[in-house]
Amino acid sequence: MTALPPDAPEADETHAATKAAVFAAAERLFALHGFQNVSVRDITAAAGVNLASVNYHFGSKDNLLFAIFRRRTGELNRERARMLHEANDRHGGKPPVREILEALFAPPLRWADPANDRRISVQFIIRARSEGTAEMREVLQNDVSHLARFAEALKAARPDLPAETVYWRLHFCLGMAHNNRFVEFDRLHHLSGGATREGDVAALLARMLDFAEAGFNA
Amino acid sequence: MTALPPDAPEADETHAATKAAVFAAAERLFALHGFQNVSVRDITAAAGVNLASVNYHFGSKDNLLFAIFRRRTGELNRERARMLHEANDRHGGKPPVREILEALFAPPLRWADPANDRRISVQFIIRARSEGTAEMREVLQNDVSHLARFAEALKAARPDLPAETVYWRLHFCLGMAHNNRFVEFDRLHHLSGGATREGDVAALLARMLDFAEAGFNA
DNA sequence: GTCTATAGATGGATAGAC
DNA sequence: GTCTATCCATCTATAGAC
Repeated sequence: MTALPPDAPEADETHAATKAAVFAAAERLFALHGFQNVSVRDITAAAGVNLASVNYHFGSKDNLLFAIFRRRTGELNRERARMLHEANDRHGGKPPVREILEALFAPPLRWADPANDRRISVQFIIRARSEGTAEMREVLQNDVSHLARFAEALKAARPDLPAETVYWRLHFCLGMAHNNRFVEFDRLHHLSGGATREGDVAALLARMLDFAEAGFNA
Repeated sequence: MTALPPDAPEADETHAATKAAVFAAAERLFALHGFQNVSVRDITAAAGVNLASVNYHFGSKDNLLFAIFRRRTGELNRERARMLHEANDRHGGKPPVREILEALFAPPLRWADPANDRRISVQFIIRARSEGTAEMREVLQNDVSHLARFAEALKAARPDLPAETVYWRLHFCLGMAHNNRFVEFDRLHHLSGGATREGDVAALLARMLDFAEAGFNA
């Protein structure tokens, strides 16, 4: 078998145990320490592979970050879209605000469950949003189609609200979702004297929905 | 006059036009491009001073970041504390939820006004929250006294709510506030087809308060 | 205080053996 | 495909002239 070109589709992972190890180590280190604070040497050392692996399998460090970003955001957006679709089905195409917001909040929270091995992926995505490369920011900028479906659903659920108001409130909800980083959880835990338990994601989801639903229906 | 040691108090700025230029250029570049993406060379070039200025006036690049961070967060926290104090005075020590949240939201929004030259400082602070050094994260972690006053005020305004609920809802409000980055505004502007105008900070404050007050009173 | 020159360290990428 | 050795760019920090 010939060598895999750097831009081979991810499906072709015949001999790519190394590639997977690099992917996993990079995602974890990026999520924990930030993109610029992790070197290719850190990644290959953590993955137990040689230094050249990153460039062989991904072309460059930037490409590696972008590959992780694309896969994880794709998975997250699909999961959100599926939940929104299911909510549509349950309510004849006009689900209530709370179920729309649940489709927005639940997937990243489920991933963030301490028992879920995707826990680190949420942290990666959130970090990538603010520290990503220009290439990634452009993707985020242009790919609003995923959010547009949520905006449409919310406008349909609240036709009495001006569209501008719906957009702003969606923005507030996204702010709530993006603030669920380890660092912020720890700070809250410290502030509350240990009263807040981040491990219970089901309870956190309910809290977020209570807050956001009331805010949306103001 | 002798040379200013790197850790001289900021008050002593007799000959420190250079120091101020470095400070301003660094804050702007950090806010726009992120800490790790800006080199000392970028800063000194933008400030029109020589390369050694950063180390002479601030000791190191890390110290420079920390100095900016400390000053701006100090200013912001003082402004928030002052507004909370005024709300207390207006209501005999028990202000309603909306006025407490206004003390939390209004200062960074006022700064973010396009007509305000502090506009860049808000972006710097928000960025520093997620990209800061370990030293800064420790400060954020330990200095929750500023937030504790808001938590106490909110608990007093809503004694019927469990304290845990108040802390989580404060966390949600902070998420709303921290999401007000240029990048997110642009994305929202794109999503809404231009319907959202970020320039009108008074209107945005009202929108945030409507949403958060309703969420808090759920 | 300001500047140039450079030390010293690190990082991304690649050549070439196997 | 994997690995080592290394090139080369870039960065922070500092020494030392003025």
